[in-house]
Amino acid sequence: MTDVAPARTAVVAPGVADGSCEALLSIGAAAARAGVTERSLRYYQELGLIVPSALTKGGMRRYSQADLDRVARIRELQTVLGLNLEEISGVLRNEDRIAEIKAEYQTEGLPDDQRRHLLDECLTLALELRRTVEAKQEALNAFVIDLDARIVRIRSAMNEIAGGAA
Amino acid sequence: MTDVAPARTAVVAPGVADGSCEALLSIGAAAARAGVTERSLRYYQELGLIVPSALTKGGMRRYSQADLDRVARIRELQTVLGLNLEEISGVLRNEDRIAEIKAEYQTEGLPDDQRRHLLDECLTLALELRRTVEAKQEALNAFVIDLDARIVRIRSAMNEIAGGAA
DNA sequence: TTGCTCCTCACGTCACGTGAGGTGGC
DNA sequence: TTGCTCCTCACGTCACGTGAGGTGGC
Repeated sequence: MTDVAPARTAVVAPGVADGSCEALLSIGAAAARAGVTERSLRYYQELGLIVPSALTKGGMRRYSQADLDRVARIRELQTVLGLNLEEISGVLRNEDRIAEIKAEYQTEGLPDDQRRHLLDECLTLALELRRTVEAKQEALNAFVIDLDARIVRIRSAMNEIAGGAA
Repeated sequence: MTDVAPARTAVVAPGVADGSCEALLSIGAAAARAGVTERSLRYYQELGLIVPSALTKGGMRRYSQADLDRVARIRELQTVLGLNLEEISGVLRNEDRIAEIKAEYQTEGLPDDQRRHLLDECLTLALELRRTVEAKQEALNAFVIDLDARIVRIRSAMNEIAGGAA
């Protein structure tokens, strides 16, 4: 319950000084929500992977839902794909680029060949990531096939005993 | 070619002084074969995960094929399942135990209830590992589904342009 | 003897963990 | 003011990477 307490102090949004009153979380609350430590959030920031959406006048970090989504993405790329933070930085830069492209894409009067080029860039990055994932899946499938074979052997040995004892 | 050069020096097999003349590899050759560094092999030994099958009189490590298989298993558990070396140590101990059980299992006159107990132990360990693997698979599947959705969106955007331009 | 590989320290790195000591807002 | 959370160093840890300096067998 205490972890949902939003910032009650004045918040200075750096960059975009928008008036949206989305609930911003303190680092403790954000870490709890994201399932990471405060240290990790500070470390990701040190490496430039995330920047809290706002800072209080006292210099305290405030995190938005978008920040939490980004942290979740970092953790997913770490645990599911086994990427290191430098590789993750690359993936995030790509995904940020895609978001930019989408914005650019909306602009009127952008020539079709430029749109095509932007989309092509997105597609290349996405397909590259997909190959990494596929390799992981294949390795896991091979592992589970081997493991299942072991399990079958154990079970049949148990059945033999049961049959012999009956 | 140089990495297949077996030990030409006298080899002292600690423990079992068997006369089998299986080709034993130096640490450099073994590391190259296993796709790891010499440092990793020494570190795994430091942690008790592997012990080279033999040492030369001069104190040089000699690795058997079984040693290489064990290293491959360590790497698989690291990269595919994302386990740390302490967890891997546990899995390896379990698998060594299963090998022991198989040996014990062969002994004549072992009562059936003891055999059943040993098999039960194996099965529990194998099923536990399987649950870990399943969780990994599910995470990967979710990841790839999401990624594919993105790819589809990019492709349909490209088709729209092509249609508009045609 | 010359080359190459091996040996053991031992310090560096990555992704944090874990206090130390101090500040800030209800 | 008291509690709690936040802040920034800064050292520790895990799984190695990377030399430093020396030994060993063809």
